[in-house]
Amino acid sequence: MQPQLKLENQLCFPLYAVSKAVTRLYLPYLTPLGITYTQYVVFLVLFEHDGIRVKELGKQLFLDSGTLSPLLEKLEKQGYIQKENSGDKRERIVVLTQKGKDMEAKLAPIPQQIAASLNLNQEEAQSLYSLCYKLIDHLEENHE
Amino acid sequence: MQPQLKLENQLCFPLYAVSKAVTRLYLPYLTPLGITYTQYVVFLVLFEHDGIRVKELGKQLFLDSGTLSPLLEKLEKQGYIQKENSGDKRERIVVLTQKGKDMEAKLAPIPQQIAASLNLNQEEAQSLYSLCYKLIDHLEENHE
DNA sequence: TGTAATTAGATTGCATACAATTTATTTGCA
DNA sequence: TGCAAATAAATTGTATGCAATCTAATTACA
Repeated sequence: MQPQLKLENQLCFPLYAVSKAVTRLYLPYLTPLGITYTQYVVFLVLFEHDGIRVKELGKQLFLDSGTLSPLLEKLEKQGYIQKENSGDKRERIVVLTQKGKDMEAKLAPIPQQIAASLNLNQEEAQSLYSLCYKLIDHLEENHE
Repeated sequence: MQPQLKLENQLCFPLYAVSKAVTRLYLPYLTPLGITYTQYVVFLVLFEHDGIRVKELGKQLFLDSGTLSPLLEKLEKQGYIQKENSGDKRERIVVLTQKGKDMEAKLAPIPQQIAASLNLNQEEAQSLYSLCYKLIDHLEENHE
């Protein structure tokens, strides 16, 4: 067969596979809390930017309203967030409830536990991180 | 807020984001051919291992039958593959039709075009590749 | 100022992902 | 040999992801 088509010669596949594998690592920590990985990263953004617009939330996470609308509805139904109006009536502001804010302490121990279960040293993790962001910055730049 | 919870301090997020961004790169090439990214990687495995068992296909791609069964059914309906019985009647063998084999020539130019649109040099791509597989091998080892 | 173009968010439709369950078959071993 | 345990694939149910469309509201500008 054409060697350039071999799975092992394509960068896309390890990126796809590692993303799924790392996401799966979070499940044992998130499932007991009743949230998913995507909901987890939404929480992370909200801890940093409470009162963010849905649009801006999507920009930070590279997700559109097709993904965020139903996800936020679930978080609202579970009492973690509320959606409020802003001056511009097209926009909705996402605000953490007290129950949502309480999630921060519950999620705080997770990153260290995840990092401990990866077999990368500090230098390797930094290198992987930088390479990913180099790609992301380049690719997202041409995307909007 | 707790600094370890910042999105920018977590390796998981760039992996998640870059995987989505790179997958999106394939769309302009795959959509005209009427296939998705996941179907693309299934084709790649089949070009290398025609007549593979569904189980083994899933092992190579880190996908289970819940994902593969409906996906293979679509490919069969489109005439790209056939599912045949093996000696063990629990197993199904996935075989490319001529139409499926013809796909190889159509997909062959894609990897080079993708590689050209990434802003990584050979060394960086190799480094990213190796780090991903180091993680994958470690994580999948504890998974089965 | 009035209307066309733009924008934010919701909705729709389709294709994954994946855990859990089900069904048919095969294996292992008492 | 007979039956419990294990296995492969399909099915079910839930949650993304994202393109395309829709609706309401705001902007821009002739």
